[in-house]
Amino acid sequence: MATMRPARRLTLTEDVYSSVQALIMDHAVAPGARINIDALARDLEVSPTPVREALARLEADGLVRKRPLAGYTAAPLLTREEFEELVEMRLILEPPAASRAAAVAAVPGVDRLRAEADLPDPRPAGEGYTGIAAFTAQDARFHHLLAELSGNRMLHEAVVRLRSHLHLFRLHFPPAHYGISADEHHRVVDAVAAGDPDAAAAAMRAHLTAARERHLPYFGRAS
Amino acid sequence: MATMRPARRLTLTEDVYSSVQALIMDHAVAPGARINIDALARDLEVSPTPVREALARLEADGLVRKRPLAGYTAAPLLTREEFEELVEMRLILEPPAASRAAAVAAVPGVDRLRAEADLPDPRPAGEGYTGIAAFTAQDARFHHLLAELSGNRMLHEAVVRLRSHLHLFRLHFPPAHYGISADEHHRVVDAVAAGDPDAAAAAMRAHLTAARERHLPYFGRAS
DNA sequence: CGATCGTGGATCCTATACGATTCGCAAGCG
DNA sequence: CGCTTGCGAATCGTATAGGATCCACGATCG
Repeated sequence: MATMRPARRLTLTEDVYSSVQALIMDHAVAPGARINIDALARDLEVSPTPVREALARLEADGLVRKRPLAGYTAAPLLTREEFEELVEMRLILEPPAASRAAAVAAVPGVDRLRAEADLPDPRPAGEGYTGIAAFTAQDARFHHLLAELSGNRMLHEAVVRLRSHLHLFRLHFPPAHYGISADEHHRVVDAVAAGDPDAAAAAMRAHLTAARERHLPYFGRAS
Repeated sequence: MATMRPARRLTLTEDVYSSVQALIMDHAVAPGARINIDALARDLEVSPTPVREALARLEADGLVRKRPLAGYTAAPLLTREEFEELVEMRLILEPPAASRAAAVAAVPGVDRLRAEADLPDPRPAGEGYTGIAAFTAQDARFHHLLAELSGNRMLHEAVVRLRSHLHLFRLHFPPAHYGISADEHHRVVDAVAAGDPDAAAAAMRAHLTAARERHLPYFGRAS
């Protein structure tokens, strides 16, 4: 009963990777803020090497930027233009994903999807944070699961890689519209369950377009 | 005129990253083969730290796999199933990219694209290697440039990230079909130059579908 | 003769120390 | 008073050393 350290998966690097990702999610590091490798290593109680390794992966993911000989910084927030590009990208990827998921139509997968969409409104009462985080996480799970059900691993990976929800989460927190979004999710699920590819793609397009309209006003200079 | 080292960009890590990528391209490391960090560091005459950092990035790119406490290995070749997924993915991404490029239709961009497509058949005579590599690189540049001309940075990045050509290059080398592929490229260019989004998307779909048929027989167990 | 266990080698993973480069701030000049 | 210039601190990048873990080979027991 010597080495009984609690967490510490197989590699420290993996741990650090998750930790930093969480730090960005929780706004512990502001967008654009510098990330000090040594300080981070001290806080996490590891040596700088695994921190460096984790940051290299995060850079490939686009979550941090690296200026040579100047250090790492947290990725900046999405500009309005980039947000438009993100929506366009999701409109390219996710309707085909929904379409293929409907074509494959494996029953247990559809059940999991419906279960995700059926989750009760996570909004507690008037909480600002936890409710939003839970909703965002649920929304992310729904979209990721649907992409997985498409049966195309590369498509799934591409959707996950966009990190749409991470970006949106960092942007702002529209406290309403939860129910509306859930309704739109259900329409997608119904089309997938019915095995109707075209309807599934259309429902997803409608959802993404509507979500775009819901988020746009929060960008200051509205259209 | 003291420090006049030739290569060595701003960071060693970037250098190592490119080097390892080239090693995989050139079949210097077989797919699935183990990659020894220390040996690689010795060969490149750097310390293991930047090698480790570069490998972390390459892992995020999917070019190498990391088994905890067991070392890195080069990514395995595409299976037939994964090849089909790759084609499906390209059919999702690249026709919309061509469509948008046609809609934007910036003249200098189109000129660059046509120049890329106009390059003479790089096949020397009966060479097995260099001609193929040059053709593959040219084909990659064409597709990447087209994605860039779409104006959507995320779409561009997604196309590049697929590394379709790297995978194809590692798979086999169909020594023919060069002229056919070039013709199909020209049809795409013409549609983009004409500012016809639908035609551009259709031409790209035709190209990808035809390329799929050209590559499929090389997979052994044909359909 | 086959399977299991112990040992040796190699490798990865982590920690620490040193040099190179950049950025911030204050002093000096125009 | 504003701009430039030089210095200093902080930080990154790199190299090296030590501890822990896993894989392979050979010996031993059933």
